[in-house]
Amino acid sequence: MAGSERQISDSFFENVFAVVRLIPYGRVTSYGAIAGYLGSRGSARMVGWAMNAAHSAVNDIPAHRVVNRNGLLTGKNHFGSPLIMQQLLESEGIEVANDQVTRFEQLFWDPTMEIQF
DNA sequence: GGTGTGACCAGCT
DNA sequence: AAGCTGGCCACAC
Repeated sequence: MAGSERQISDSFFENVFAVVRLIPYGRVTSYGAIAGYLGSRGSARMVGWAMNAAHSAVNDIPAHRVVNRNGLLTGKNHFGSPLIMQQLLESEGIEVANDQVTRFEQLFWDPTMEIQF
């Protein structure tokens, strides 16, 4: 069936993965931004839930580039070790202080603004 | 098949 | 000003 809207995948989950994979190197985004891009602001929780499945996903999901609205590394505990997420971010040149991304607004990558159909 | 929870966000008290 | 509840959708028991 020809969908009028460009749906990347059949599942909300894979939609999240697609957006996260599109996050450029050295950039970060928030759960709410991804959820809002998909059309549901309140589905922000689902984005985090999808990240949980990202661990099982075969594809490399840069989940460390996804932080909460405050730029805080809320999901650091789900990387196996709470230090991995910060190290990955620092490895990309992103400064992290106190489990928080510095210059978050500068590094913030909004899919709604950057991705254009 | 209903209930609860979850890496969130925003509004109300 | 700060704390809490509601809301959203999907998965586990």
